[in-house]
Amino acid sequence: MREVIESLVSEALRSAVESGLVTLAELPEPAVERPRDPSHGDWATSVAMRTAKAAGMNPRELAQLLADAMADHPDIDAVEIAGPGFINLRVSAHALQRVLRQARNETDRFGRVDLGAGRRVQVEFVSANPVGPMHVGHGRWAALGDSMARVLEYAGYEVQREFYVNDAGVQMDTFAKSVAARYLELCGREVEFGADWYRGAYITEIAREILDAEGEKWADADPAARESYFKETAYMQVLEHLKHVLHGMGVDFDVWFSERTLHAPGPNGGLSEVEETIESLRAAGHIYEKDDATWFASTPFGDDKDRVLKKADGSYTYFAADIAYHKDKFDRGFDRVIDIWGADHHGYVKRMEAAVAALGHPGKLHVVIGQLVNLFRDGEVVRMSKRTGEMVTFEDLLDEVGPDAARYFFLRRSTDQSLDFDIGLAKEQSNENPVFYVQYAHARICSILRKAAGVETSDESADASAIVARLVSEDAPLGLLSADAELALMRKLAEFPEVVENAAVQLAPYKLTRYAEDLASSFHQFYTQCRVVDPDAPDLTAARLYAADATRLALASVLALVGVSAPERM
RNA sequence: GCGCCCUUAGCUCAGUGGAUAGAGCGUCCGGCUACGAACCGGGAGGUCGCAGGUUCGAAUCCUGCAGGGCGCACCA
Repeated sequence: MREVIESLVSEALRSAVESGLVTLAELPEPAVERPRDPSHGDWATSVAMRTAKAAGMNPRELAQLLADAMADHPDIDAVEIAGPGFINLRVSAHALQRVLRQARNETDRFGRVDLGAGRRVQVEFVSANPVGPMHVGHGRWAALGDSMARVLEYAGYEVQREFYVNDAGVQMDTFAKSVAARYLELCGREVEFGADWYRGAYITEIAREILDAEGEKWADADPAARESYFKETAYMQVLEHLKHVLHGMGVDFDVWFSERTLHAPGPNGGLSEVEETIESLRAAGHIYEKDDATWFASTPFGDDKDRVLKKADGSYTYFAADIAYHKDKFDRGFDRVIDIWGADHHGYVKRMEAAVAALGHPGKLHVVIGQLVNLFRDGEVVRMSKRTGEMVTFEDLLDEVGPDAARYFFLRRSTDQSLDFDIGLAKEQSNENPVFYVQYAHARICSILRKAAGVETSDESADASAIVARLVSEDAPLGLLSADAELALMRKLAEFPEVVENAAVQLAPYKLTRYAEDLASSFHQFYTQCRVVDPDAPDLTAARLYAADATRLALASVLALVGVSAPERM
C-alpha cells in the first residue's frame, strides 16, 4: 500500500511541474507517513511543507494543487488539506477489500516482502560457552535470533542459523579439571579445588553420570589422560544439553561451528585458519610486530587501539580466532552477517567491525546487542548468585512457563532495552497475559468458524482449514463490510506487510508482538460490535466470515514469525 | 578517566524530524437471556531527565550536564 501512495504523490508532483503550475529544480521525496491520529486518515504527506519554500508558494496552496491531482485514484476515498499543509489521504473500501482477498488467497505468504531478493544472510546467536547451563539472557537471545531469522526469511532472504561453540581455550581446561575433581570426590578421594574452578551443582551431576557409566576406573588413571577424557565427555554432554534446551523452545541451528577447527592445522599440515587469516591481513598491510607479539592495526578502521592477535608466549588471542571465524563466514559466501551478542560484549563491537573491514567486507557485519533479562516472580526480583549456585537457568524458566510464553515475553521489548520478565505473569492464564490475549483471538475465530459450520468445539476432528474450505466463499459480498470496526480491522490487516518490512529492516522482532496485540485487539472489537453468524443475514454473514478468516490467517502468520503456537482451542 | 546503551503516565514500555505524545497493567465507572467475558466501552493520570542549539516544525538530530546499566586485557 505504501508504494501505491508514494507513487501517487510523486505522480501528482511530476504532473504539477510538467504542467508549469509549480517550478522546482528537482522532484522531492514523496514523504509519505502514517499519521498517528486515525482521524487524519490512513496516510499523509508533508511534502507540501517541505517543498513550499523551494517552489516559492505557501504550503497550503501547494498542498491544494497536489490534492486535486490525487483525488480521482480508485484506492483513495478522500483527500484533505489539514494544519500547516499536510495532505491527508483516506484509503477506499475498495482497496481494503483487496487486502482481505490477499490475506485469504496468500494464506501463509500474506505479508511477505522481497527485501532480500534471495541474498544469503547468516544469523549467529546464543553461542553460549559449552561449559555449563544457559542463563535466561541466552534464552532471550535465542528467541531474538530465531525470530529474526524467521522474519528475514519472510522478507526474502536465505537465512542460516549458526551457533559458535567456544570449545578451545583455558575455560575448557578449567571445566575438565572441575568435573574430574568432583568425580574424584565421588570416589572418596581428597581433592583440592582451584580458586577459579566451576562449582555449580551441574558439574557434580556430570561427574556422577560419568561415574555411573564407567565406574571408578578413572580414579587411578593418569591425570592427563583423565582430564582429556573428561573434557571431551563432559563437553559432549553439555553440547547435547544445549541443543535439547534450545529445541524445547523451537530453536534449531543449521550449523554448530567449533572454534577448535579454526586452530587445527590445514590440509597436509598447512596453516590453520587462524594463521592463514593473520597472513592474509599481513599481506594487506594491517599487521605489525611489537614487544614479541603480533598486532592488528585496527585503529585505522575506527577502533580505540590496536589489538594483539598472537601473544608473546606464542598462543593466539580469542580475538584472533574470532577474526578467523568471521573470515570463514564470509568465505562461505554470505552477503550479510548478523551477530547477536550480550550487552556485556558491546565493547568488542568496534574491533570486530574493524577486522571485518580489513578483511575486505566493510559494512557487511551487523552486531545486535541484546540487553539483559531481570527475572521477577510476582513483582519481586529473583536474586541470583553464581557463587552460591542460586540461579534460575534458561531451562528452569522454560520448564516453568512453557515455550510460548517464554518466547513471547522475550520478544516483547526492543533489543536495546533490558527486559523485566515476570514468571508469575507469564504463567498466568488471564487478561493480563498478552500471549493469551493474542492466542485467544485466534481460538475465538476458530470457534466462530466451527459455530458457523455447525461443528461442536469438542469435535477434535474438524480443524479450521477444513471448515473454511467448505464454509468461506470467494464470492462473499465484501462491500457489505462498512461498520467502523470492520473497516478498522481491514486497515489493521493492511499494515501487516509494512510491519514485516520494518521488523526485517530494523532487525526488530518486537514489532511483531506489538502488531499481534494490535491485530488481536482490532478483532476483539469487531467481534464485540459485529455479530458474525446471523441466520437472518446470510450475505453479511458470508462477508464477516471472510474477514474473520483473513484475520485468522494473519494472526497465525505473525505468531509463526514470533515462534508461538496459534491454538484453535484453549 | 574513556566508550556504548538507557532515562516518556503510578508500573512496564511504544513512538519513521511532523498535527492535541500513545498502549498494556494498575486505579475509578460501566457492559454477558445471541457466535468463547481469557472479551469490550468510558474516566482520571505527562515539565518526554535538565539546559542550550539546528529549522517552517524536536520526545526524535547536535552540544553540554545529571542519573542508571555495561564495558574498557598479550582473559575467554
